[in-house]
Amino acid sequence: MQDAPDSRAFALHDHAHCAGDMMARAEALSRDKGLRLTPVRRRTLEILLEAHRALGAYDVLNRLSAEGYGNQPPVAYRALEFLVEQGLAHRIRRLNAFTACMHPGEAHAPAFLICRLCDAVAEAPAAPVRAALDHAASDLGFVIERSNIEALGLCPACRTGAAA
Amino acid sequence: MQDAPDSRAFALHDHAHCAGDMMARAEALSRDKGLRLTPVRRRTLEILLEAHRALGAYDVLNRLSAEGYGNQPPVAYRALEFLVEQGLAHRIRRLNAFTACMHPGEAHAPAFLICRLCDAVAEAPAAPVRAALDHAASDLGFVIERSNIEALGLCPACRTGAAA
DNA sequence: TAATGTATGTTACAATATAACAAGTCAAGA
DNA sequence: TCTTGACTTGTTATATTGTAACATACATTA
Repeated sequence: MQDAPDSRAFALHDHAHCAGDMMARAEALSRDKGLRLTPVRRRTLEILLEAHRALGAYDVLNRLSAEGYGNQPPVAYRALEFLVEQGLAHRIRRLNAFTACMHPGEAHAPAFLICRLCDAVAEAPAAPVRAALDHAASDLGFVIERSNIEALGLCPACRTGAAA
Repeated sequence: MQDAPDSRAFALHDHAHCAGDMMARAEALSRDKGLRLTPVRRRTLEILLEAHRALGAYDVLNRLSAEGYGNQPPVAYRALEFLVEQGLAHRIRRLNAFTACMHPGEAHAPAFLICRLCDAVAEAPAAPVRAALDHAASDLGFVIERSNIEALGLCPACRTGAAA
């Protein structure tokens, strides 16, 4: 299921708090599922949360290596892959980038709204979208396992700015 | 708007005919819009239609260069970009690949169903999906200009095969 | 502690994509 | 006809993104 529209998506908010909250959720999730949220993985998630926007794998890698973690691509890719598999992060294919999940632990099929001016990425509630997609697929006898739903356009701030 | 579910998507069909039909539509579209469907562009579209599956830019490039067209990446990328912009082809970001559009000229927001076993790609009717996505976006004040809706899973043939 | 599974470090490279500029083509108006 | 301007193609070079493969280290448990 999906939350109600997330007012934080394109709005100011207490970011330090939301990041801390996400980390706490990630810890709890790892404990519950017996996963190993190792230093590299934890730090990678923190980096995504701190950036609060989509980061390329090499952006993440640069920050990791600046802090003494491995400085070769596989280090970043493996940590990011782990986070994505565990639902703690998402891959935005349109941007070749990754972003922290804002609803970890809740089953959800996110849709990403990408502003083409300010590059902000919002994770929109997409349960109805996913339902429509499942329906279209089942008409063709296709069974969906994973999906990427991404949209490019203008966020509220840039829309009013651009209209001026 | 969108066609009814396309029975050709995962089914056998008269491919030579459907490809010829698509080319005819592309020609008509180019005439109407005053576009220049040059040899490279035309041949690129034919290559996509002949392959009848998603091709990487370098796959397209190899075929183009084997036929005496330019053999440098920009040649393929430019032709593909042209086709995508004109709605004659689509980019499948999940696969870093391109596929011919099966409904050129009709405004549509396609969803792609990608079989993880046989790599078949079907273009599913997605008007309801797009409507749900627009609705979710407008709740956040976001205006969608373009979207990529891609799903990974099992096509009918591979599903029955895999279940055996 | 030995055995096993998992995670990380590292080298090397593969695959995908674009910037920048030169040269060619074409159509419309002077 | 000529030339001008917009567009298309050719080409060089390089940037960006992503993985294969193998060695090493760490953790858990028999």
